Amino acid sequence: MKARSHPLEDQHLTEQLGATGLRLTPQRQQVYDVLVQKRDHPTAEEVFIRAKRALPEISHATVYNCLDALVKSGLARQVTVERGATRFCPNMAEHGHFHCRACGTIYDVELPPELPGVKLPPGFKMLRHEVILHGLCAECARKT
Amino acid sequence: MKARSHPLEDQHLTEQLGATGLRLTPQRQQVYDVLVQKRDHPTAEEVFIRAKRALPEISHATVYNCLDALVKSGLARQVTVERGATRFCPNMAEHGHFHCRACGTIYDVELPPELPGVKLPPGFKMLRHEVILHGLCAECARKT
DNA sequence: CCAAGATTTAGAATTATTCTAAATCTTGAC
DNA sequence: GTCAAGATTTAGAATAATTCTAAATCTTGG
Repeated sequence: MKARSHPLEDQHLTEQLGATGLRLTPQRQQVYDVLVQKRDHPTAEEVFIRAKRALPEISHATVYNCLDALVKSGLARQVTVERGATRFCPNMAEHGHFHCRACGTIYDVELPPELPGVKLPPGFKMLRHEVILHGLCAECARKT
Repeated sequence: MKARSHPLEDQHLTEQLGATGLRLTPQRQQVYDVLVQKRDHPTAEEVFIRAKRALPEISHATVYNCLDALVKSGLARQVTVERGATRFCPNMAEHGHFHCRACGTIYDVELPPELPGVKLPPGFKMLRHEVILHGLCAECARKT
Protein backbone atom coordinates (compact mmCIF):
# COMPACT_ATOMS: atom_id res chain seq x y z
CA MET A 1 0.00 0.00 0.00
CA LYS A 2 1.65 3.16 -1.23
CA ALA A 3 1.31 6.45 0.58
CA ARG A 4 -0.81 8.67 -1.59
CA SER A 5 -0.43 12.31 -2.38
CA HIS A 6 -3.13 14.58 -3.70
CA PRO A 7 -2.09 18.19 -3.24
CA LEU A 8 -5.58 19.58 -3.76
CA GLU A 9 -7.14 17.21 -1.32
CA ASP A 10 -4.41 17.89 1.19
CA GLN A 11 -5.08 21.58 0.92
CA HIS A 12 -8.76 20.96 1.55
CA LEU A 13 -7.98 18.82 4.60
CA THR A 14 -5.54 21.40 5.94
CA GLU A 15 -8.08 24.17 5.55
CA GLN A 16 -10.99 22.32 7.08
CA LEU A 17 -8.95 21.03 10.01
CA GLY A 18 -7.28 24.41 10.44
CA ALA A 19 -10.64 26.14 10.73
CA THR A 20 -11.29 23.91 13.72
CA GLY A 21 -7.87 24.60 15.23
CA LEU A 22 -6.42 21.24 14.20
CA ARG A 23 -3.47 20.23 12.09
CA LEU A 24 -3.23 17.85 9.18
CA THR A 25 -1.13 14.93 10.33
CA PRO A 26 -0.14 11.77 8.44
CA GLN A 27 -2.56 9.82 10.59
CA ARG A 28 -5.49 12.11 9.92
CA GLN A 29 -4.67 12.07 6.22
CA GLN A 30 -4.51 8.31 6.17
CA VAL A 31 -7.75 7.90 8.10
CA TYR A 32 -9.43 10.27 5.67
CA ASP A 33 -7.98 8.34 2.74
CA VAL A 34 -9.34 5.11 4.12
CA LEU A 35 -12.80 6.62 4.22
CA VAL A 36 -12.54 7.97 0.70
CA GLN A 37 -10.97 4.90 -0.87
CA LYS A 38 -13.78 2.56 0.05
CA ARG A 39 -17.02 4.31 0.85
CA ASP A 40 -18.65 1.38 2.57
CA HIS A 41 -19.33 3.12 5.89
CA PRO A 42 -16.68 1.29 7.91
CA THR A 43 -16.64 1.14 11.70
CA ALA A 44 -13.76 2.65 13.64
CA GLU A 45 -12.34 -0.84 13.98
CA GLU A 46 -12.44 -1.38 10.23
CA VAL A 47 -10.80 1.99 9.64
CA PHE A 48 -8.11 0.97 12.11
CA ILE A 49 -7.40 -2.26 10.23
CA ARG A 50 -7.26 -0.52 6.86
CA ALA A 51 -5.19 2.39 8.08
CA LYS A 52 -2.63 -0.03 9.48
CA ARG A 53 -1.73 -1.18 6.00
CA ALA A 54 -0.14 2.20 5.34
CA LEU A 55 0.71 3.16 8.93
CA PRO A 56 1.45 -0.03 10.84
CA GLU A 57 2.18 1.90 14.03
CA ILE A 58 -1.18 3.61 14.20
CA SER A 59 -3.13 2.95 17.36
CA HIS A 60 -6.73 2.46 18.19
CA ALA A 61 -6.97 5.69 20.14
CA THR A 62 -5.50 7.62 17.24
CA VAL A 63 -8.07 6.28 14.84
CA TYR A 64 -10.83 7.40 17.20
CA ASN A 65 -9.12 10.77 17.63
CA CYS A 66 -8.69 11.21 13.89
CA LEU A 67 -12.26 10.25 13.14
CA ASP A 68 -13.45 12.73 15.74
CA ALA A 69 -11.21 15.40 14.27
CA LEU A 70 -12.59 14.75 10.78
CA VAL A 71 -16.16 14.86 12.04
CA LYS A 72 -15.57 18.06 13.99
CA SER A 73 -14.00 19.65 10.93
CA GLY A 74 -16.84 18.77 8.63
CA LEU A 75 -14.83 16.26 6.61
CA ALA A 76 -16.79 13.17 7.59
CA ARG A 77 -20.06 12.20 9.19
CA GLN A 78 -20.89 9.70 11.88
CA VAL A 79 -23.58 7.29 10.86
CA THR A 80 -25.46 5.39 13.53
CA VAL A 81 -28.12 3.25 11.97
CA GLU A 82 -28.54 0.77 14.79
CA ARG A 83 -27.11 -0.54 18.03
CA GLY A 84 -23.44 -1.34 17.75
CA ALA A 85 -20.38 0.34 16.35
CA THR A 86 -20.68 3.79 14.83
CA ARG A 87 -19.86 4.04 11.16
CA PHE A 88 -18.22 6.80 9.17
CA CYS A 89 -18.96 8.43 5.84
CA PRO A 90 -16.87 11.00 3.94
CA ASN A 91 -19.76 12.04 1.71
CA MET A 92 -20.65 15.49 2.98
CA ALA A 93 -23.24 16.16 0.31
CA GLU A 94 -26.87 16.09 1.42
CA HIS A 95 -27.90 12.45 1.41
CA GLY A 96 -29.59 9.81 3.50
CA HIS A 97 -28.62 6.28 4.45
CA PHE A 98 -30.41 3.10 3.56
CA HIS A 99 -29.68 0.24 5.92
CA CYS A 100 -30.42 -3.28 4.75
CA ARG A 101 -31.69 -5.19 7.74
CA ALA A 102 -30.73 -8.49 6.18
CA CYS A 103 -27.13 -7.99 5.05
CA GLY A 104 -26.36 -4.87 7.08
CA THR A 105 -25.00 -2.91 4.15
CA ILE A 106 -25.47 0.84 4.24
CA TYR A 107 -26.15 2.67 0.98
CA ASP A 108 -26.07 6.39 0.38
CA VAL A 109 -29.38 7.55 -1.04
CA GLU A 110 -30.36 10.75 -2.71
CA LEU A 111 -32.73 12.93 -0.75
CA PRO A 112 -35.04 15.69 -1.92
CA PRO A 113 -33.25 19.03 -1.57
CA GLU A 114 -35.32 20.25 1.36
CA LEU A 115 -36.36 18.47 4.49
CA PRO A 116 -39.93 19.77 4.34
CA GLY A 117 -41.15 22.09 7.06
CA VAL A 118 -40.45 20.43 10.36
CA LYS A 119 -42.19 22.25 13.19
CA LEU A 120 -39.71 22.84 15.97
CA PRO A 121 -40.76 24.28 19.33
CA PRO A 122 -39.95 27.99 19.60
CA GLY A 123 -36.31 28.77 20.27
CA PHE A 124 -34.99 25.46 18.99
CA LYS A 125 -32.10 25.75 16.52
CA MET A 126 -31.57 22.95 14.04
CA LEU A 127 -27.98 22.50 12.91
CA ARG A 128 -28.20 19.36 10.84
CA HIS A 129 -30.41 16.41 10.16
CA GLU A 130 -30.04 12.78 9.38
CA VAL A 131 -32.41 10.53 7.47
CA ILE A 132 -32.10 6.78 7.86
CA LEU A 133 -34.14 4.31 5.85
CA HIS A 134 -34.45 0.72 6.96
CA GLY A 135 -35.45 -2.10 4.68
CA LEU A 136 -34.10 -4.66 2.29
CA CYS A 137 -31.65 -4.07 -0.51
CA ALA A 138 -32.50 -5.47 -3.94
CA GLU A 139 -30.49 -8.62 -3.48
CA CYS A 140 -31.85 -9.46 -0.02
CA ALA A 141 -35.41 -8.57 -1.07
CA ARG A 142 -35.12 -11.06 -3.92
CA LYS A 143 -34.05 -13.87 -1.59
CA THR A 144 -37.10 -13.47 0.63
CA MET B 1 -43.96 1.85 43.42
CA LYS B 2 -47.20 -0.07 42.97
CA ALA B 3 -47.65 -2.65 40.26
CA ARG B 4 -50.03 -1.16 37.76
CA SER B 5 -52.91 -2.71 35.96
CA HIS B 6 -54.49 -1.40 32.78
CA PRO B 7 -56.58 -4.13 31.22
CA LEU B 8 -56.84 -2.41 27.84
CA GLU B 9 -53.15 -1.79 27.63
CA ASP B 10 -52.44 -5.36 28.69
CA GLN B 11 -54.64 -6.62 25.93
CA HIS B 12 -52.77 -4.50 23.44
CA LEU B 13 -49.44 -5.78 24.69
CA THR B 14 -50.63 -9.37 24.61
CA GLU B 15 -51.86 -9.00 21.07
CA GLN B 16 -48.80 -7.27 19.72
CA LEU B 17 -46.41 -9.66 21.39
CA GLY B 18 -48.56 -12.63 20.42
CA ALA B 19 -48.44 -11.66 16.77
CA THR B 20 -44.67 -12.00 17.04
CA GLY B 21 -44.91 -15.35 18.83
CA LEU B 22 -44.07 -13.91 22.24
CA ARG B 23 -45.89 -13.85 25.55
CA LEU B 24 -46.72 -11.01 27.84
CA THR B 25 -44.70 -11.52 31.01
CA PRO B 26 -44.53 -9.36 34.13
CA GLN B 27 -41.06 -8.26 33.09
CA ARG B 28 -42.13 -7.23 29.61
CA GLN B 29 -45.11 -5.42 31.04
CA GLN B 30 -42.96 -3.58 33.54
CA VAL B 31 -40.36 -2.60 30.96
CA TYR B 32 -43.11 -1.29 28.74
CA ASP B 33 -44.59 0.65 31.67
CA VAL B 34 -41.24 2.24 32.39
CA LEU B 35 -41.09 3.49 28.82
CA VAL B 36 -44.63 4.85 28.94
CA GLN B 37 -44.42 6.42 32.39
CA LYS B 38 -41.55 8.71 31.55
CA ARG B 39 -41.09 9.29 27.87
CA ASP B 40 -37.60 10.68 28.09
CA HIS B 41 -35.93 8.16 25.78
CA PRO B 42 -34.07 6.23 28.46
CA THR B 43 -31.14 3.92 27.77
CA ALA B 44 -31.38 0.21 28.57
CA GLU B 45 -29.45 0.91 31.75
CA GLU B 46 -31.94 3.57 32.82
CA VAL B 47 -34.83 1.25 32.06
CA PHE B 48 -33.11 -1.39 34.16
CA ILE B 49 -32.82 0.97 37.14
CA ARG B 50 -36.43 2.10 36.89
CA ALA B 51 -37.81 -1.38 36.33
CA LYS B 52 -36.04 -2.57 39.46
CA ARG B 53 -38.24 -0.37 41.62
CA ALA B 54 -41.18 -2.64 40.83
CA LEU B 55 -39.29 -5.85 40.07
CA PRO B 56 -36.16 -5.88 42.21
CA GLU B 57 -35.10 -9.26 40.86
CA ILE B 58 -35.06 -8.21 37.23
CA SER B 59 -31.73 -8.65 35.50
CA HIS B 60 -29.80 -6.74 32.94
CA ALA B 61 -30.18 -9.42 30.31
CA THR B 62 -33.93 -9.51 30.83
CA VAL B 63 -34.23 -5.79 30.26
CA TYR B 64 -32.34 -6.15 26.99
CA ASN B 65 -34.50 -9.14 26.06
CA CYS B 66 -37.71 -7.30 26.92
CA LEU B 67 -36.70 -4.20 25.02
CA ASP B 68 -35.88 -6.32 21.99
CA ALA B 69 -39.21 -8.11 22.33
CA LEU B 70 -41.06 -4.80 22.46
CA VAL B 71 -39.18 -3.47 19.46
CA LYS B 72 -39.79 -6.65 17.44
CA SER B 73 -43.48 -6.51 18.28
CA GLY B 74 -43.87 -2.91 17.23
CA LEU B 75 -44.46 -1.61 20.75
CA ALA B 76 -41.35 0.52 21.01
CA ARG B 77 -38.65 1.98 18.82
CA GLN B 78 -34.92 2.06 19.17
CA VAL B 79 -33.47 5.52 18.89
CA THR B 80 -29.80 5.93 18.10
CA VAL B 81 -28.94 9.57 17.78
CA GLU B 82 -25.22 9.32 18.44
CA ARG B 83 -22.41 7.10 19.63
CA GLY B 84 -23.19 5.48 22.94
CA ALA B 85 -26.11 3.69 24.47
CA THR B 86 -29.22 3.09 22.41
CA ARG B 87 -32.38 4.76 23.66
CA PHE B 88 -35.98 3.61 23.59
CA CYS B 89 -39.24 5.29 22.74
CA PRO B 90 -42.78 3.92 23.10
CA ASN B 91 -44.27 6.53 20.77
CA MET B 92 -45.10 4.54 17.68
CA ALA B 93 -46.79 7.42 15.88
CA GLU B 94 -44.89 8.94 12.98
CA HIS B 95 -42.44 11.40 14.47
CA GLY B 96 -38.83 12.44 14.41
CA HIS B 97 -36.28 13.03 17.14
CA PHE B 98 -34.55 16.27 17.97
CA HIS B 99 -31.26 15.80 19.79
CA CYS B 100 -29.84 18.74 21.71
CA ARG B 101 -26.10 18.56 21.30
CA ALA B 102 -25.57 20.64 24.42
CA CYS B 103 -27.72 18.94 27.06
CA GLY B 104 -28.28 15.65 25.25
CA THR B 105 -32.04 15.68 25.68
CA ILE B 106 -34.08 14.03 22.94
CA TYR B 107 -37.42 15.55 22.00
CA ASP B 108 -40.12 13.99 19.86
CA VAL B 109 -40.93 16.28 16.96
CA GLU B 110 -43.83 16.30 14.56
CA LEU B 111 -42.98 15.40 10.99
CA PRO B 112 -44.85 16.14 7.79
CA PRO B 113 -47.08 13.16 6.98
CA GLU B 114 -45.02 11.96 4.05
CA LEU B 115 -41.33 11.53 3.71
CA PRO B 116 -41.14 13.13 0.27
CA GLY B 117 -40.17 11.01 -2.70
CA VAL B 118 -36.92 9.30 -1.85
CA LYS B 119 -35.41 7.66 -4.89
CA LEU B 120 -34.38 4.15 -4.01
CA PRO B 121 -32.42 1.94 -6.40
CA PRO B 122 -34.68 -0.57 -8.18
CA GLY B 123 -35.68 -3.56 -6.06
CA PHE B 124 -35.02 -1.91 -2.72
CA LYS B 125 -37.85 -2.24 -0.21
CA MET B 126 -38.19 0.42 2.45
CA LEU B 127 -39.78 -0.80 5.69
CA ARG B 128 -39.41 2.23 7.93
CA HIS B 129 -37.53 5.45 8.25
CA GLU B 130 -36.04 7.55 10.97
CA VAL B 131 -35.46 11.29 10.99
CA ILE B 132 -33.03 12.75 13.48
CA LEU B 133 -32.49 16.46 13.92
CA HIS B 134 -29.43 17.75 15.70
CA GLY B 135 -29.17 21.20 17.20
CA LEU B 136 -29.83 23.18 20.34
CA CYS B 137 -32.98 23.15 22.40
CA ALA B 138 -34.48 26.50 23.38
CA GLU B 139 -32.80 26.61 26.75
CA CYS B 140 -29.35 25.68 25.51
CA ALA B 141 -29.66 28.02 22.52
CA ARG B 142 -30.37 30.89 24.92
CA LYS B 143 -27.26 30.17 26.97
CA THR B 144 -24.97 30.41 23.95
C1' DC C 1 -49.15 -34.41 36.12
C1' DC C 2 -45.59 -34.16 32.56
C1' DA C 3 -42.70 -32.83 28.79
C1' DA C 4 -41.48 -29.22 25.66
C1' DG C 5 -40.50 -24.91 24.96
C1' DA C 6 -40.28 -20.07 26.47
C1' DT C 7 -38.42 -16.95 29.70
C1' DT C 8 -35.59 -15.23 33.33
C1' DT C 9 -31.49 -15.02 35.98
C1' DA C 10 -26.49 -14.15 37.54
C1' DG C 11 -22.52 -13.63 36.00
C1' DA C 12 -18.96 -14.21 32.50
C1' DA C 13 -17.54 -12.72 28.06
C1' DT C 14 -17.26 -9.75 24.34
C1' DT C 15 -17.39 -5.45 21.90
C1' DA C 16 -16.97 -0.53 21.53
C1' DT C 17 -15.13 3.43 23.24
C1' DT C 18 -12.58 6.47 26.30
C1' DC C 19 -8.93 7.51 29.42
C1' DT C 20 -4.05 7.96 31.05
C1' DA C 21 0.55 9.01 31.13
C1' DA C 22 4.60 9.01 28.63
C1' DA C 23 6.87 9.79 24.21
C1' DT C 24 7.13 12.33 19.96
C1' DC C 25 6.30 15.96 16.87
C1' DT C 26 5.55 20.88 15.42
C1' DT C 27 5.60 25.68 15.83
C1' DG C 28 6.67 30.21 17.05
C1' DA C 29 9.80 33.17 19.90
C1' DC C 30 14.14 34.28 20.32
C1' DG D 1 18.99 27.02 14.63
C1' DT D 2 17.37 26.19 19.67
C1' DC D 3 14.05 25.79 22.93
C1' DA D 4 9.79 25.70 25.35
C1' DA D 5 4.84 25.17 24.81
C1' DG D 6 1.38 22.89 23.11
C1' DA D 7 -0.54 19.40 19.95
C1' DT D 8 -0.57 14.70 18.70
C1' DT D 9 0.30 9.87 18.97
C1' DT D 10 0.99 5.69 21.36
C1' DA D 11 0.21 1.30 24.24
C1' DG D 12 -2.32 -0.33 27.29
C1' DA D 13 -5.61 0.07 31.09
C1' DA D 14 -10.20 1.22 32.17
C1' DT D 15 -14.93 1.82 31.40
C1' DA D 16 -19.36 1.32 29.12
C1' DA D 17 -22.64 -1.20 26.41
C1' DT D 18 -24.23 -5.34 24.97
C1' DT D 19 -24.43 -10.28 24.32
C1' DC D 20 -23.73 -14.94 25.70
C1' DT D 21 -24.12 -19.11 28.68
C1' DA D 22 -25.98 -22.50 31.40
C1' DA D 23 -28.99 -23.41 34.96
C1' DA D 24 -33.41 -22.44 37.11
C1' DT D 25 -38.19 -21.26 36.62
C1' DC D 26 -42.43 -20.65 34.44
C1' DT D 27 -46.25 -21.83 31.13
C1' DT D 28 -48.87 -24.56 28.15
C1' DG D 29 -50.90 -28.31 25.75
C1' DG D 30 -51.50 -33.32 25.98
